[in-house]
Amino acid sequence: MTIDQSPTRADARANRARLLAAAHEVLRERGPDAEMKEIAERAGVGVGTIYRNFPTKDDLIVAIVTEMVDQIRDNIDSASALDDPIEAIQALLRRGFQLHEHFGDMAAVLGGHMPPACIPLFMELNPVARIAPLVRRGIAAGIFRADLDVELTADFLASSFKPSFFVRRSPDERARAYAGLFLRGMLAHPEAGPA
Amino acid sequence: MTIDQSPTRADARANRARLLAAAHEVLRERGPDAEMKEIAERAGVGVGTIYRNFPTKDDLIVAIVTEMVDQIRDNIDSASALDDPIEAIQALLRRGFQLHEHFGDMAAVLGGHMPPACIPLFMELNPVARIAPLVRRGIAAGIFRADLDVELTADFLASSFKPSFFVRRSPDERARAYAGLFLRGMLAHPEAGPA
Amino acid sequence: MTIDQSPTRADARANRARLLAAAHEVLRERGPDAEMKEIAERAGVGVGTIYRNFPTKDDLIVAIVTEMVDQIRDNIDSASALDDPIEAIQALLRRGFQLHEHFGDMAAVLGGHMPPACIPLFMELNPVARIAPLVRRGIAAGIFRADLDVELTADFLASSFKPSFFVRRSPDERARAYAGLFLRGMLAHPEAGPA
Amino acid sequence: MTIDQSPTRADARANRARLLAAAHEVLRERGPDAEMKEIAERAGVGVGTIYRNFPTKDDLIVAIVTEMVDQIRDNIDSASALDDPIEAIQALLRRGFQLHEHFGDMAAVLGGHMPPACIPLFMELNPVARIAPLVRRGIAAGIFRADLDVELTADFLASSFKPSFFVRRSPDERARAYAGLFLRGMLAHPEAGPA
DNA sequence: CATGAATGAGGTTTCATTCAT
DNA sequence: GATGAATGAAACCTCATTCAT
Repeated sequence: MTIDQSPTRADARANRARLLAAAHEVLRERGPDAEMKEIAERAGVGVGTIYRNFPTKDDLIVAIVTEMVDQIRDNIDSASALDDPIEAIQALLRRGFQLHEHFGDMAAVLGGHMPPACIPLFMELNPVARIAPLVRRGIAAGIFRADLDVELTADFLASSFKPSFFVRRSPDERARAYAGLFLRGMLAHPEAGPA
Repeated sequence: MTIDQSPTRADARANRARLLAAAHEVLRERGPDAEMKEIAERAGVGVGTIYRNFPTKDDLIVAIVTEMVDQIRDNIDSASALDDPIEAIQALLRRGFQLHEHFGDMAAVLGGHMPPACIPLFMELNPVARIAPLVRRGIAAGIFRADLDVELTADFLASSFKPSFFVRRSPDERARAYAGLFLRGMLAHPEAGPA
Repeated sequence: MTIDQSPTRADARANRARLLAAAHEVLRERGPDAEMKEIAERAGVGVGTIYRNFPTKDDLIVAIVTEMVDQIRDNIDSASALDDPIEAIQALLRRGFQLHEHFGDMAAVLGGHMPPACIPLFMELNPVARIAPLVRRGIAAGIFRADLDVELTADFLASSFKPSFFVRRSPDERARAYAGLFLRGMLAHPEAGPA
Repeated sequence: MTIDQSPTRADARANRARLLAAAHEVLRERGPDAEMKEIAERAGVGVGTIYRNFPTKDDLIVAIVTEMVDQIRDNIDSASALDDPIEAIQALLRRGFQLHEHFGDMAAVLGGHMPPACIPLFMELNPVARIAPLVRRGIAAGIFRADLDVELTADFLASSFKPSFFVRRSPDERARAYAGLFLRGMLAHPEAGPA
């Protein structure tokens, strides 16, 4: 009675989470034209309840994108914190494919209808600039090839967790195969590379 | 130098091409929710003219996707026709990025609103199955690593011409960098790889 | 070369007739929402040709209605010219059902979308006023019941050639049955009525 | 005196009734091309409310036709339940003209644009088959002429409540006059007919 | 505070009419 | 004069958003 003043507050937070989860699901399934009514049904509430939590459909989308951007940033940052550049790249890809599995191709989902408020989020995320130091560090350590185009390599890493056309494999399998392919291509001495 | 059947026909055929081009443009810019009115304005015709040529908005989209799928198939097939697997992969990527430049990320643009008629098109395209023989041939020739996961490698090649987050580079630059990265990763003897 | 100055004139008249016939057909089949394009196809001409002959869709409809109204008037007038009121009624009905067979239920076809120019046509036709004298004459001759409501009887005669719900019989059969029913009801001495 | 489930339901149900009434009115006035917007305005609601209650314009029309068909069936059935065939015919006509007054000439209004879903309604109504027994019963009782064409007579009864061209009289007046005309024609012994 | 019926702007589509060929 | 492709106003319908219950 002292710590949590109103039980309503907890309810409200739970509600918001349920809403975000439902919206996330429906947006993945139906794309950006998903109807608010279907999201409400999936969440087991009335449409009015969504509008109490998110004044606008765009606000709801922005909330999901924010969550995704936060996790992408966390992924890059915690991978960059690893000492070994090779392990860093492997971790980056592994978690990247997991995130892709979770969020689906949000960029695709929002194809053409990106709420304006999302743009600063991506600007601030700036995955290329955020990944580039990791690549440079590997070059400086003599582990990656010196002739890498750092920017394009970072861009490649940033955009590699993308949907595949037809193959259905787990994120980890895909991450391992990708690493085997282009991480090897990054190495200065491939013959001494990772298994 | 043969004369066209009727004078009107020439106009109409030109119109259809202008319409496809305009629709292509507007869809890339505005996504699948692009308005027919804007497409009509861009093409310099009235909306009715669109509907004379394409009974439905979806039909218009399908026409564009058909064009794209045809060119992707041509790209894979003519790359596969090259003798040298390395050159084949390079050609595949080079043209792939050009196509991506031209069509934008149509898959993303149509995110969530893929007209049903498009599904068989992609089913028939089946890029993974179409690219896999090229990879197998390279392995058999001892040029690619024997331990490649053929399916995932083909999938990777198929989905590599994808949008980048922020970097603006020409398709050819991107193709060269990509080849440098993962084509090298495919080689059985990277030290003897392509320049 | 002296009588018919321009052969075009004859062509044009034939064209106009073909157009009217085609419009008549299509209107009967498709109702008032029949498309000008379909009428043109049925007539074997382009839409432009219709518009050369009839500036407006309504004008085309008015032309058909005019034809119909003229024939209804002819029917009433020539039936009224017969000496025997009983024969007159029989003739009226017989031809009435034939006209109905030919024109279909134009009133129904135009349901709700009667071109304004048709109203004076029907005003001038005024079938009730035009039939009433025939009824009065029969009463005066002691052949029809003296207590007939002349106006309603005339109205009944005027509106009796109407579509049936389901029965498919020839106009003449229907006319004979109708006469057997209500003509008999009109007689002052039914036992001496028509077979 | 039982309380309605939810307060909203009462509103919604009232709305549906108001919508049907408004649609009925406007359709009678403007025909099948009446605009949904005008119906909405007449009912004092937004167009969306119509579409919440009737997914399609055709569904709205079908609802009205269903109501009409139900009442026509009720009319025939309850008239058929009367013992005296003469009274039965009189009742049939009286109510028939009332219904015609109420519904207008829906068949005509829908002329050419009958929603497909209405066809089974009329098939099932089958007024000729439904009225025929009444006629046969009167013949068997020696009240109606033995030489009546039962089918055409039933058809005549079914289609007699039709719009008049110009006369404006009350439904009851018209029913009385019609009965005087052709009911008399149906009798085996007209001289002993109804007052 | 939750609900879901109501709203109505805005999108897709149709079709009478025009006009270049 | 004939043709039919082009036009665009206007109709149907959808769905984000509001608000009475």
